[in-house]
Amino acid sequence: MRQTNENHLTQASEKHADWQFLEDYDMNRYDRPSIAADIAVFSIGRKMMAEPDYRRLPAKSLRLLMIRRARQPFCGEWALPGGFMHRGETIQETARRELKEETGTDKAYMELCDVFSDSGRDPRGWIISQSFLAVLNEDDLANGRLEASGDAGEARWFDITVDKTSGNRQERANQITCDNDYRLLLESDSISDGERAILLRAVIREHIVYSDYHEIATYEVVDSQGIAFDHAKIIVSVFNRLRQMLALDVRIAFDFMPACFTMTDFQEAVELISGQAMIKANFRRKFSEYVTETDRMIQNGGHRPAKAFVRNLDRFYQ
Amino acid sequence: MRQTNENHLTQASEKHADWQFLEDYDMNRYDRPSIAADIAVFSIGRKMMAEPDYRRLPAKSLRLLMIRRARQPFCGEWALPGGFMHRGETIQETARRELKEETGTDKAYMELCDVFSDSGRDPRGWIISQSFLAVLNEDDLANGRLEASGDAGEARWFDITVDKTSGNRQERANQITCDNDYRLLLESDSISDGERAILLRAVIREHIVYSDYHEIATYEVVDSQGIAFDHAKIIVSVFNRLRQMLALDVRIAFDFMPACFTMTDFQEAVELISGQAMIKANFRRKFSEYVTETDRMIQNGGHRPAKAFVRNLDRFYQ
DNA sequence: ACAAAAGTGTTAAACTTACACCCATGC
DNA sequence: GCATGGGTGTAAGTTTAACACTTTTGT
Repeated sequence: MRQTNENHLTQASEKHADWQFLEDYDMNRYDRPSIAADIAVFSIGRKMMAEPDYRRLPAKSLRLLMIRRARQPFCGEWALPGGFMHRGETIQETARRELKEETGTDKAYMELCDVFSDSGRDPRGWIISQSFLAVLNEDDLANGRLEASGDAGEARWFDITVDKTSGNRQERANQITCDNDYRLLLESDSISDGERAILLRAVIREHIVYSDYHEIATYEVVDSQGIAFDHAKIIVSVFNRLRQMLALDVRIAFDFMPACFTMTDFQEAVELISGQAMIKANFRRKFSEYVTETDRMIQNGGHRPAKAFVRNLDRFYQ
Repeated sequence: MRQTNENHLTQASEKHADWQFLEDYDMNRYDRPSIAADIAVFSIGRKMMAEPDYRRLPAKSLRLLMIRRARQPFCGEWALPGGFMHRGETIQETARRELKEETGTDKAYMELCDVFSDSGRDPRGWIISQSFLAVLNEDDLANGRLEASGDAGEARWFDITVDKTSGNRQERANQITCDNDYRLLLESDSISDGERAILLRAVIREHIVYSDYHEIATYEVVDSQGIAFDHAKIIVSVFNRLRQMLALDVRIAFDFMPACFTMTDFQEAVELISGQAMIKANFRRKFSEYVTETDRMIQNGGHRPAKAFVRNLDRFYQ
């Protein structure tokens, strides 16, 4: 007992010269769960055009990284990148290690979002998932091995679409209930090398109870086609978080951008994430404080070249 | 092996008729942590005035609930309410169960904030803490057994103050570093029954690294007097979250309010949480949409009685 | 020439901010 | 009367939102 704990001594515990208390607490008396980090990695990708136009800019899309499972359970289905927490690392370190393993880079914005701990969410046993949001920009994407090695391997980018398909609201004495259905669509065209297109879909129900002046939201997987575990639910949850973050602070949009970009690039990123179009003149005025003009120009096709901008770091730190 | 897993079968796993895959994954092969929920419970309390004035309204303060530890480690020091996750419950259910055990009520706004998983954060072994923010309002506080039983027991409210004492910023090639020191003060006057006042203090350092266009913030306990484990760090982290939430959406302030309140009550709540004073006329205009006037009046002292307001639930659900 | 994108100007409406002022109450 | 909080009005400044217009490029 005493020995098993001794290898975990730290500065925090040095003040407890008397180790008697350890006998009060037997770590093995209780059942313990496994902890996993599941990461929703987003990026913005260019879409291939069926009929290329020398004038037109390539269309872009918001993409999510998924991994095809090579073993049971859910063998052959697609899951979020992730893995189990090891002793001696924090859950954030777990997430970064897994991201590096799957993408070849760990230079990404990354943030813990939520915890999924329903019993029965994983058929292998008691496994708790800590969900992360990660954002890869074009530069880091190119340096990673994902884009480089074009192998028809396990990892693949999917265009993501989340639509609210229905919402109804019920009022009863002092209690308001709200059910919202979201349709999640993941599409991988993969025109290259004759790979076939893949379409994953799911329906997630958001159940909000508002009573006694506080609200509780829960998510439920109504239908999941080709998406492993409860990951469809995690995806929608992290995606909603991303949208919410953007609405409160544009800075998250810069994590999708390379070091050097045009204002149109930047506006497209914000529009793709938020799902809302903005008026160009207003957009530039509103966010001009976040960027610095350079003397470089970026030529994109049969039209006027655009000024290149970089982040204005002074504005990023208040 | 097969048997041990069979009791965790769920609807999600029914589609896997073939249980062979379980042999690939042995849950006991890996070391697993214990999971705890630690809850920062906030409320607003009235302060006793030394020299009562028939005119003046009682001063108020933002308070945090702490529990005195009755056993090692950190015996006698103060810790956040909380406890270990049991099998079969979600971490949210753990938090609500613990809240009910400590306060007698589970009617509280409650939200998961962050995860603290540094190895060595708990001398008992590998223990991960999921931190929660909880808010109790005056009505639910009165119904709970905390306020009712005035026993000099384990639980106690502390006035909380968090100040930024210093901040410095360094710029080097493509990397900006920022260190902020926060001083946390927890004061319990407890004029009643001749209990003695208690003062807990801590210094927390926030370390922000901003490089390659994304920022990483880490917290460190520099000094902790009377506060158990790394809870000083958790308190500052949840407190910052509460402030941030309020800045983005006032609705969190309503979770501090009873069903019926005056606009001055409400403004005081917002000011206590944000730490910033507002001009009365502007405050009322800005937040009038969230409240509904009633025909009741609230008489508070030697001055004009105030209109009583209730929440405008229509506005709460967009 | 012309289509596509780059970039700027003008205006009304909405919201924020600061300040000034009057009202009702208990002692 | 008077201190204290309750409650409203007004005007300047800022931000948002919609729309119209000019510029530059490759074919």
